[in-house]
Amino acid sequence: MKFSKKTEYALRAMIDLAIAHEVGRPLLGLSELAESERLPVKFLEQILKDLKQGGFVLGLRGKFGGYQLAEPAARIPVGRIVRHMAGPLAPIGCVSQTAYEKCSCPDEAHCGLRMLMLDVRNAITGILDRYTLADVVEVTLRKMRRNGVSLPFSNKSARTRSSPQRGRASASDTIIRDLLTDYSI
Amino acid sequence: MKFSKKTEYALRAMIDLAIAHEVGRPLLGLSELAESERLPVKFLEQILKDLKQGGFVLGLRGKFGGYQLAEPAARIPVGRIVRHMAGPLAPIGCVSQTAYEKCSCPDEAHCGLRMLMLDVRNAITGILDRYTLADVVEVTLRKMRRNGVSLPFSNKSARTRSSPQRGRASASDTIIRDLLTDYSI
DNA sequence: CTTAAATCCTACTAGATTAGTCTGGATAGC
DNA sequence: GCTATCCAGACTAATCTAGTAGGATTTAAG
Repeated sequence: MKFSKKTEYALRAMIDLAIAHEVGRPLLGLSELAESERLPVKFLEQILKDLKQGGFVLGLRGKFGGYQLAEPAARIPVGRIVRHMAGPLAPIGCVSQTAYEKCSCPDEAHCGLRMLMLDVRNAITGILDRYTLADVVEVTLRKMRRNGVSLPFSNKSARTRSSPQRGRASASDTIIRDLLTDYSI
Repeated sequence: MKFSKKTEYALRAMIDLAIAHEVGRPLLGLSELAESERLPVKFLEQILKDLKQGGFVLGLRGKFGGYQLAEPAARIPVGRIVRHMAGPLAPIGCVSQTAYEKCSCPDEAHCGLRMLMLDVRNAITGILDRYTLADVVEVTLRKMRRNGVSLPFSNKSARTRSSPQRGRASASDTIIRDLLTDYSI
């Protein structure tokens, strides 16, 4: 049930881009991103290309180029990224809502495995489709501030060509607030 | 996030064995099992071997041989089977309780992805570690009876060498009752 | 003792996926 | 024109996937 590294790195990159945007740096260079997450540069480049083709990020070429989110973080549920990188979230094909596949069992209506796995699927999508990048960023930044950790992407020499768009759209989706507040990590 | 066919087939085989046991047929032949679930016989054989090595089933050789559960179904949580066949349930290594792996990110304590995936992991294990084969069987049989479907493995010519052990241990773990009762499949 | 029915065991395979690396081209700023 | 950056594709070694094939061994029955 583990994600591939590609999927994991894609998520980390997207979260980083969202954090950077929130902190006033909408554009991040590939090497900056790779360094921040400590990922192999060329592999990450491949992943960013994939994310670009999926419409998740925009790439700006040339000197002082980089990547930025193609949409506001609040409109990107994590599940959308996962589905793009890893395919359907359901553990078996016959419980997938977005990519149903008939299974070989003789009677789907009375299949115990199916009933159980439908539960699992719903648990997974209930989290990944509800929480957006903005939610993840909010929780992360709050925790960092509370613990006095210096925020990433803040005091580095801000590069030019940053679209001036700032100020988040008033936390529309804050179900997460009570859930993720106090994880003891 | 999909299971491999091997994992899926293993689960279906285990559930079938548990149902058969509940219905008075503790021992199932490989071909019988394969036919019931409509799986490739030789592939299933490999899987049963794997399950045997994991201590989940016992194999009886020779004529009228077959496979049976090595433990009572109520003592086999589904998650144990999945972990044996597919490895850890956690979507990323750094949130696995049973197979933790340090990740390359600079600060695990303030990693938004980690917090989110811990949620996912807990949702998955909360289901798969709580529900046993016996729970799955109970739900399946109840639904079959309610819908007037004929039970599998019932009126076939019972083969010899069946351990006479019958009568289940009074449904110890029935949290599932309210959850899985009325899925509209 | 022989045979049939079954599990047990090992090896093999074609194709896909994984986790990357390498090389070069296009573009934008100075 | 130089340089930093993204863009695009090919390449690879290792592993995984979903099986298939063939024979050895064990047991029940005639």
